[in-house]
Amino acid sequence: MSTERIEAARERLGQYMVEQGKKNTRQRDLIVDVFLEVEGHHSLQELQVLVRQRVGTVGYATVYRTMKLLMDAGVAVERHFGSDAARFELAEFGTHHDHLICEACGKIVEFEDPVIEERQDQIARRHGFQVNRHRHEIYGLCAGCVGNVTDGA
Amino acid sequence: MSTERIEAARERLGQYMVEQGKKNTRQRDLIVDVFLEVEGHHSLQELQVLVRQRVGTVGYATVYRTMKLLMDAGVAVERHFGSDAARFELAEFGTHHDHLICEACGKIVEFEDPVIEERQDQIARRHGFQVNRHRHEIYGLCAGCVGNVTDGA
DNA sequence: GTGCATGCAAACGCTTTGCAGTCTG
DNA sequence: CAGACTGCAAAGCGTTTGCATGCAC
Repeated sequence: MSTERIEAARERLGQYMVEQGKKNTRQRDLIVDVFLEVEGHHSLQELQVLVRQRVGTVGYATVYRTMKLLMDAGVAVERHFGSDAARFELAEFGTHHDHLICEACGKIVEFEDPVIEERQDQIARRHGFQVNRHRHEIYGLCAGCVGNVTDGA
Repeated sequence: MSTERIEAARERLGQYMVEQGKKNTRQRDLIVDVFLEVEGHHSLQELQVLVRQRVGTVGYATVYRTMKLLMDAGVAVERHFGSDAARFELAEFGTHHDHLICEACGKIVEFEDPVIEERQDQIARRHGFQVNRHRHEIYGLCAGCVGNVTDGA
């Protein structure tokens, strides 16, 4: 994860905390650190486990509320792949990307494509839509799983 | 909704029913009829309401299991927009489409674009992925809502 | 008749919240 | 100190399922 993105996130969060009169607590700081430092797209469960690897005591509700806070601050984004639990990732500052998801091993690769973005805008325009956001996910098998998937396993 | 698509769906379902030794019941037939005839993307709740407008007695579980059956038969597809309840739509036979969703009025417009499809395949290939399926949703405001959205309302 | 289908109600899994106690600023 | 924050436990909500009864074939 690029350090600049993390720094940008911390900065934005810091501002938000001040503006909203939020407080820094041991748990909150910890969850934020873990979220920012661990790459990927993690569920609340996973985040809680990761946090607990560092200290022993953080409630699920606190993780939940902290991620909500991060979303309000515009630092985190919630995603739903399949019908699993929500996953969180660092918000995009200016940039944008979509996802390739391996249905066998769960691997998630990010991609972005200006051609598709452009094309989308055209389509929306043609239908009189004003685009706010979009979501584009490609599901399949990653290179490592293509050959050796017994499905059942 | 084009009659051919409905017919194709009925045919496929019929075959599946026979193959699997499934039975036709009053409720099941009714749910299937409603699902096939009512356009759009409906939730189980909505489908149950629609069915009950025709007769008085169909349990939620039956709607649930019937839609599951339709999915197994390859006649229905489940979709999740936002974090709402699942919505069902008639499966695509050969074709494929994606969605434009109005965040103000809930209107859903279907679209398809070969350029995007092609581009997707390229991207997947580049990452060593074998594509199974994808999902592409564009959220925004439809023509009717662009001007007069008070947001709060 | 046999066996799938139905409907109710309860179980589930994730998400969200009330509340009493704790801690930050 | 006041007001936020935490953790637990319980409530919500949509989704699934067990079971006794009913119906299609």
